[in-house]
Amino acid sequence: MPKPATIIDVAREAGVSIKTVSRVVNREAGVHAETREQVEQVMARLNYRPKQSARSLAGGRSFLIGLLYYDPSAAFVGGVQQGATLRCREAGYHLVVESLHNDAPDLPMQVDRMVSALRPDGMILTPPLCDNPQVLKALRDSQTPCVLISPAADDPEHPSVRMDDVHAAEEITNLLISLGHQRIAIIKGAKDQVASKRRYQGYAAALKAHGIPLDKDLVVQGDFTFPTGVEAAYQLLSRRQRPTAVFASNDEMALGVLVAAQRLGLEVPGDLSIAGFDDTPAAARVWPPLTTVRQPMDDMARAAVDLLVGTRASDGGGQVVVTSGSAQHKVLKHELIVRDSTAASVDKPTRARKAASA
Amino acid sequence: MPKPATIIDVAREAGVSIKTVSRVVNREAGVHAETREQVEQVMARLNYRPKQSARSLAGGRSFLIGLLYYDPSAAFVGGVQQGATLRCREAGYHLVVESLHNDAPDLPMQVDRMVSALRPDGMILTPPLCDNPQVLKALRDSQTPCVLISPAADDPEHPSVRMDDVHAAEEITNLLISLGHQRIAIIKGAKDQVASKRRYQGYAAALKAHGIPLDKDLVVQGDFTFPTGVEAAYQLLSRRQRPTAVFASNDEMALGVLVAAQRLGLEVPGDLSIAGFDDTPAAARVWPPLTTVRQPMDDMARAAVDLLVGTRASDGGGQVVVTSGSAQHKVLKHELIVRDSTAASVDKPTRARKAASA
DNA sequence: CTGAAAGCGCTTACAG
DNA sequence: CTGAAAGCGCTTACAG
Repeated sequence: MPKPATIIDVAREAGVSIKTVSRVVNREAGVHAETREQVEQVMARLNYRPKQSARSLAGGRSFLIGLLYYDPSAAFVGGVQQGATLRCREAGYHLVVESLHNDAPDLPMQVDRMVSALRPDGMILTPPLCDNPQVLKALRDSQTPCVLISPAADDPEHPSVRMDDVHAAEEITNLLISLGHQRIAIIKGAKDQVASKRRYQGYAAALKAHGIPLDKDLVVQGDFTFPTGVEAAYQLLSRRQRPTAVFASNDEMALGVLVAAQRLGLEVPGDLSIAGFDDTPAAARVWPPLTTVRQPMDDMARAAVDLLVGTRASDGGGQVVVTSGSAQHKVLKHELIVRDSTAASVDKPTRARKAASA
Repeated sequence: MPKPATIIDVAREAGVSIKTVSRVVNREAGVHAETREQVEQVMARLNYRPKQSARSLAGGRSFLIGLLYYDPSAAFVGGVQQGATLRCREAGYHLVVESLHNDAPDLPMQVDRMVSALRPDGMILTPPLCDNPQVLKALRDSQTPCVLISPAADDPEHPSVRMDDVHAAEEITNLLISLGHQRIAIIKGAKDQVASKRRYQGYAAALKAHGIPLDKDLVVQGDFTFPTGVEAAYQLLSRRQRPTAVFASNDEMALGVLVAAQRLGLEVPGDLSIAGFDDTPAAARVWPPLTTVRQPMDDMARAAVDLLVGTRASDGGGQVVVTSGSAQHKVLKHELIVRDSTAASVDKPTRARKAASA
C-alpha cells in the first residue's frame, strides 16, 4: 500500500511547480492548455486526490456545509438532507449533519463547538432552529454564512429559501370549496410556528373569496402532532353540525383525523373529506391516500447550497426572488397532490358502506 | 472581530510550550495538575478551539465519521443517523453523510472521492451498501475502517452490528399462534436481502415448533415495498381458505395489507390480524396501529461509532458479541411492539362492524 | 503563463 | 514532566 500521491509527486512527474498543479486542481484560468492537460494526465495516473485538511488549513475553506436540524423524524428533514447532500457532491462539498435540541441549555455552545472545530463554509438551518435567536447569534459570532429554510420571517441578514404557505393553503381550500364543501374545518398547527399562521391565512382568504363565512366552531387548535389531530377531529366530528371537510395544517394531523373518522365509523371521503400538508411518505400509504401539498424540500435544499457556495442554480424552477434588506429570499413552487381522501360533498351523508374493490 | 485564538496564543498566555497545550487538549497523561489547570483556564478565557484541519493534517486523524446510505426514506436510516450523530458528538467526532445509488455505475469512484478527500477515520455502511462488493472494495483500497450495519453475513474482515432477525420473526409468529391463529400467512421481503430469508426462517421455525404445517399457499413473495404488500394481500385474501393473520416482513408491506383489507371490507383485527417489522413512524399512525418489531437502530449506530473510535460502550444493553474471523460482531436486542392490529382469531369471522368509540 | 517562498495551526518523533 | 524542531500538504501573496 503506497502512500497516496501528494501535490509534490504530481508536480515532479509533470515537470511543473506545485503552484501550477494547484491551479489545475482549482480550475483557475491562466494555464496553457497543454500544460493543463499534461498535469491532468499525471494526476489521473497517480490517482491524485487533494487532501481537504491541507487545502482547508492553507486556504481557509473547508469544503464542508453543515446541516442543523431538530426533529429527525420531521417529514421535511429527510428531503432537505437528500437535496443538500446531492448538490454538495456536485459542487465538491460535503455535508456534515448535526442533530440539536431546540431547547437544550447548552445549544449555543454545541453550535459553537461544531463551527469552531470544523469551520464549515456555510450552514443550512431548518425549522425551528432557523428561528432560534441563540443559534443565530452563535453563528453570527463565528461569522459563518447561513441559509434559513422556511424561516418564520424573512430576515434581512440571512438569505432564506421557502415556499408560499399562504397560497398553498388557499389552493387546497379552494379545491375543497370547488368540490361543493361549505362547512370546511381547519386544524391549526403549533402556535409558535409561522407556518401555522400562514396556512390559516390561506384558508381564511379562500373562504372569504367565496363568500363563505368563517365559523369559529370549525377552527380547532392543534400542534402539528398526530395525537392533536385525533383529538381535534373528535371535537369537530361530535358537533351537531359536522363539517363535511377538514383541512389539517399538516399530514401528521391529517392522519390523526383519518384514524378518528374511521373509529367513529365515518367513511372517508364519502362522509368526510380530509386534506393535509407536506406529502409525507405515510400520506400515500394509508387508505384512502391523502390529498395534500408537496413542499419541494429537496429543491429548497439545493437552492440553499447554491446560495452558500455561490453556484448559479440551473433555474427553470420558476423561482421568485424576494429581496428584503440585503439578503436574498427564494420562494419555490409547491405542488398540489390530489388523492382519494377528498371528494364531492354530500349534503346528507349516507351511512351505507360500499366495499371498494381493487 | 478578532481572529480566533491559536495554540500559540494559548501557549504564550499560559507561559508554556505549544506542546504542553497540545497535551492538555488531547488529555494526554503526564502533565502537572497545576500546569493543566492553568492551561485550561487560558483556553477558556481565550475561547480557544483547536482547528480540525490543522489537527487532521498534522496528526492524520480527521475526527470525521462517514455514513453511507442508499434510500433516504428507508425507515432505518433516520434512526441510524440519529444515533450516530449523537454518539459522534459525545466522542468529539462529526458525521458526514453521503447518499449513494446502490447501482450507480461510478459508485466506487464516488466512494473513493469522498474517502480520499476527507480521509474519515471510519465509515458506517447501511444495507444494501454494506453488502455491495464494489463499495467494500473501494473502502478496503483506501484502508478506511468500516462497520457494517445489518449486513447480509458476518464478514470476517469488517466488524458489524445487527439484531437477530430470525428470533424476532419467531417471536412475532409465536404471538400470532398464541392468539389462536392457525392459518398465518407471510409476505416475504426482497429476494436479494438476507433479512428476508432470516425473517422467513423465524416464521417457519415458529410454525414447526407448534406443529403447524407450513402451507405454501400462505407464502407470498414481496419486495419490502408498499405496493407489493397491497398486491400480496389481494392474493392471500382472495383464497377460498383465507388466512386469519398475515405477518408482513416489514411495516411498509404491512401497511399495504392494511389498505387492501380495508378496501375488501375486512375488519382489522376482527377479520384479519396483521403484524409488521421495523416500527416505522407510520406504523403508529394508522388505524389500527400495527403490531411490529422495533429494531434498535439508534443503539446499533452508537455501537458502530464506538467500534470505530475505540470507545468503550456503556454496555448494559445486553449485547451479544460474536467473533467470526478477526472482526467483532455485535447483536443487539430488539423489542416486540404489540398494538391493535393483532387479536385473537375468530373461526368464522363475522362481517358485522362495530363503530369503535374513543 | 509560471514559480519560489512563506505560512496555515496543529502533532509527531526526539531530547532532556 | 516539559520543550524545540520538523513537517503534514496544500494556498496565498508576490515576483517575473
